[in-house]
Amino acid sequence: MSTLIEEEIEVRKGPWTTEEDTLLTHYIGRHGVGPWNMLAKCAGTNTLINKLFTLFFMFWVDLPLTSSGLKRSGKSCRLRWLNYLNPDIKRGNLTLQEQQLILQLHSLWGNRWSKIAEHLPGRTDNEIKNYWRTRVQNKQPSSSSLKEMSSQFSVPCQLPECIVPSGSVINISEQIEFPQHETSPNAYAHTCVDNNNLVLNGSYNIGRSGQDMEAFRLASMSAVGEGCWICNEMTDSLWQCRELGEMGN
DNA sequence: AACAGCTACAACCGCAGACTT
DNA sequence: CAAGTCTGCGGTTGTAGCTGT
Repeated sequence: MSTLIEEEIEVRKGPWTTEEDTLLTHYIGRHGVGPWNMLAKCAGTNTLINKLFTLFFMFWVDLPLTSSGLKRSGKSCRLRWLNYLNPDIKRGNLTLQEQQLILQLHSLWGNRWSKIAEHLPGRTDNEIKNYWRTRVQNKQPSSSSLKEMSSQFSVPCQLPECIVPSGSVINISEQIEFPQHETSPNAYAHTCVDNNNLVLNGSYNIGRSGQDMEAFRLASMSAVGEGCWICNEMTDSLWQCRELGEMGN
């Protein structure tokens, strides 16, 4: 037998249920985002006052009083909203332009995912982080000979202006910071700012990590026009080298 | 069909900075 | 000014689904 007061504090973890999503969406629809801890205080605690507060809260958001309520931490609520429930979130795969933009901005700022996400409307920092880790960082050339060979290259390239999918030009002239190499020490992109538009104008130093190779590949795909320092033959040769190296394993 | 390995994604955790008391 | 709280960020983990053997 348990009373309201005797119930243990339980904060749910793991996948969110439809009911929880509904509750959170209702709340935010009415009151806007945050304060996140208010949600946590409304549900999941064990005092009588808080239980009454929970009942009041659920009445307030027009949910049936029989609902079990949210028993999530404020952080969990915030994360769920920002990464999943927010209607502004764009679904589906990243476009080629978005992938190029991520690579360009990552070469500038390193693992500043939230900062990168600011320039990709509808994409979350979590999504970008996952993209980088699963599709860029993990694609490492494993052949030692290839690594040795690839380390010889320092390929200059000029990347086009950063254009976000909506077509507007990014203005980050006031946010330029020099690259942080602690997380991708071999990827360099020198920058210059022209008419407040970001122009990457430097080199990718193709080093010993797969992320650099991937960065190089995508960067070379985006290097178009007269300012391109990379010829297609060179790009193809490098990727043939990589494929050969992988076949050799 | 069964299993193992891989991939993509959702979610949690710890930390740090901002803010409040 | 110190302590406590809140919020946001980046790293990491867990797992469902897919693919190859």
